Amino acid sequence: MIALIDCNNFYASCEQVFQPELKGKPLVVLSNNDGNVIARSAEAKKLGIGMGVLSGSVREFVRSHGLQIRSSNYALYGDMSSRVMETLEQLLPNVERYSIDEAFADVSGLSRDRLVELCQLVRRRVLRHTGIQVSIGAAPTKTLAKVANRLAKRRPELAGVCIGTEPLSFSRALEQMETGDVWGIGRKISRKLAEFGITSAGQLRDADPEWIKKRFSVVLMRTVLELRGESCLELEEPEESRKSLMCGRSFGTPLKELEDIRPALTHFVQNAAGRLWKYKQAASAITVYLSTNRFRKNIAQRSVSASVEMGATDNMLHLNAVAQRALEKVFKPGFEYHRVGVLLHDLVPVKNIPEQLFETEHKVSRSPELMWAIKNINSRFGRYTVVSASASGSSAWRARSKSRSPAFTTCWNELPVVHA
DNA sequence: TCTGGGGTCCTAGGACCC
DNA sequence: TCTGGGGTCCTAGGACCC
Repeated sequence: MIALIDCNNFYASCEQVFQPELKGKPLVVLSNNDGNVIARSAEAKKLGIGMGVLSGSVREFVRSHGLQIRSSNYALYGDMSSRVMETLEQLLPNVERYSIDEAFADVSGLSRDRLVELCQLVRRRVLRHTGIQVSIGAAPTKTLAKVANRLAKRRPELAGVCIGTEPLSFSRALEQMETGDVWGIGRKISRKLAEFGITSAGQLRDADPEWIKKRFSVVLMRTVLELRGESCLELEEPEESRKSLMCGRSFGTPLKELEDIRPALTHFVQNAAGRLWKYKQAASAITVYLSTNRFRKNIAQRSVSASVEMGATDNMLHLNAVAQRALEKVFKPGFEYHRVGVLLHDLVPVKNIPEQLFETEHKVSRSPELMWAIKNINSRFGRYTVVSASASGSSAWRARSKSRSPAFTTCWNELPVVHA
């Protein structure tokens, strides 16, 4: 049996934990640059505000229904996520952190009653530790656990926990579910399935797996088997083997000059390097991408990237130098650029970095002592205390973020104040 | 006005080899 | 007129997820 633990309206809930005045109110959280809606409280969903809609289109609700709006605050969400996950790990063996607000866990070998008890305990404990509500679905496979979780969320009488020990337990639910709502099936595939007359999850479960494999892919075949209760997707081992790492963002305002884009790229490289250190990995290849705003049809479009291979390194300054050269290579004047980013790939654990033939070069390209110093200074005095010189300069790239709440849990200066 | 950011996995097809 | 065939490796891009 596999359980899926999912935080309810995660970003909105994080905001509400530290701003209790938001509780019970319609609330939306906006994307980077305050562009569109990426999270909604239950009350906002009830108003009919869709996922991903433009922020401009919800302004009317501010006046008519007292809709509250917040810019996204990833420092807060990331930290709250760790707290939720740590609590789960205290109570459950083999927790797989699947996303910022979801985790799978192995809950085999328990009777149905014991399982219900355990799930309710998890819910209470997470709520007490973090203030976040979670829903839990448990079933013989990951895909069915997703279905169970959906039911746990939609049926109040289940009190947030839905357990289906047999594949057949889900028959009715699958018949009422569209294929596009099944985990792993997106727009394209559900449209193609419909061409063959398969529109419900129940029909998909009953399709011939071999035919599905031939017409679609082995991926979809696995989904069919999982819907039948045959497990094809195992719990994954924790971290270790992250393969790539990305950091990039769209600008607060279009940028035309190379020198205005550099500081942004430096910032992203630095951020990426920090995460590299955290997981004790090094990158053997780097890709820089640069693009204009594809939604603005009336301007000249350009979307380019450049990749460079190198000896595995986690040296921020070296990564930045390589990234800046790649940026120079792809930059061409005459465009209004809207986004830049860096992708570190071919990651290897630092302990596996092969010895270099020329030791001196190796030393220069890694300089662990220098990185250690930077890391320590920054963790003590603030994340961007020591930066590459190329980070200075124009900060025009910084995103608009009009209504960001404080970093309540990760910054001394922004801790909530309790009046006793 | 505003149009997210960070990932994974799989497949097709080209290059290359013998 | 004929113009191998089978294998591997790599990359780009598609599809999906939250």
